[in-house]
Amino acid sequence: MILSELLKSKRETKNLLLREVASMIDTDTALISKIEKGDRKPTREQIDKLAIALDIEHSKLLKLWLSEKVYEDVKGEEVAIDAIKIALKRIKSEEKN
Amino acid sequence: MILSELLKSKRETKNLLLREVASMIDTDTALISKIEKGDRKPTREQIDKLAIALDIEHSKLLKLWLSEKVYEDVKGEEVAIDAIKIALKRIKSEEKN
DNA sequence: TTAGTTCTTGTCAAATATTGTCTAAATCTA
DNA sequence: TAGATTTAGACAATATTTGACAAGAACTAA
Repeated sequence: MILSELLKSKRETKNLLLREVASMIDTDTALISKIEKGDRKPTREQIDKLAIALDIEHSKLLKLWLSEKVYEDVKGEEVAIDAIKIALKRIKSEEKN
Repeated sequence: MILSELLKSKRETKNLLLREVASMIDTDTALISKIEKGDRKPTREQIDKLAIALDIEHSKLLKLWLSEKVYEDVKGEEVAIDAIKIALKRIKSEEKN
């Protein structure tokens, strides 16, 4: 499940209008619409607010959001998988210390 | 081995001056110095040129460069590892198609 | 030491990219 | 159709990245 899909489906489950979510996020409906369509990425602050507004576990949303940044960095690259694995190793080796 | 270290050690192995590498990359020595110190990230074009100038396997350099973008995205995050893994799965599942 | 060179650092403007907002059009619903 | 909701386009405002310059620090050789 992609971030934009999750946000949209959660909003629908809760029967909220774009306008209602927008006001909780302090922005306008157009932006929320774009976020739900994947045309715009939410900022980190917006992620925080969205988690509250839509009652989604914050770390779950954050993971998705970060994973999409990672995905965007490497998508379409021959060496995408290798590159990700190198980063993963680095993170893991740092956590040990 | 981090990107900046690789670039510096390769340059030293080949006994090149910053100024020489800089001219091959069409920039000034200050930028190369910063890249070798990790203060600046090379652009993708610079990566391509550096691979040639320093005689480094291009895909190896590219992997390192991409992996550092990924690393920067998630470093310091609680959920860093999970986020990377999600991205990895997504890439992998796309490659199957 | 001094002169010459290599490397490093700081700063700043230019170039890029991202974001927020407005307007109007499209879509939906009753 | 009218009224509400959602979407799309355009563009200004912001933020980030980049390149270039200049001055300083570190090193070398005589």
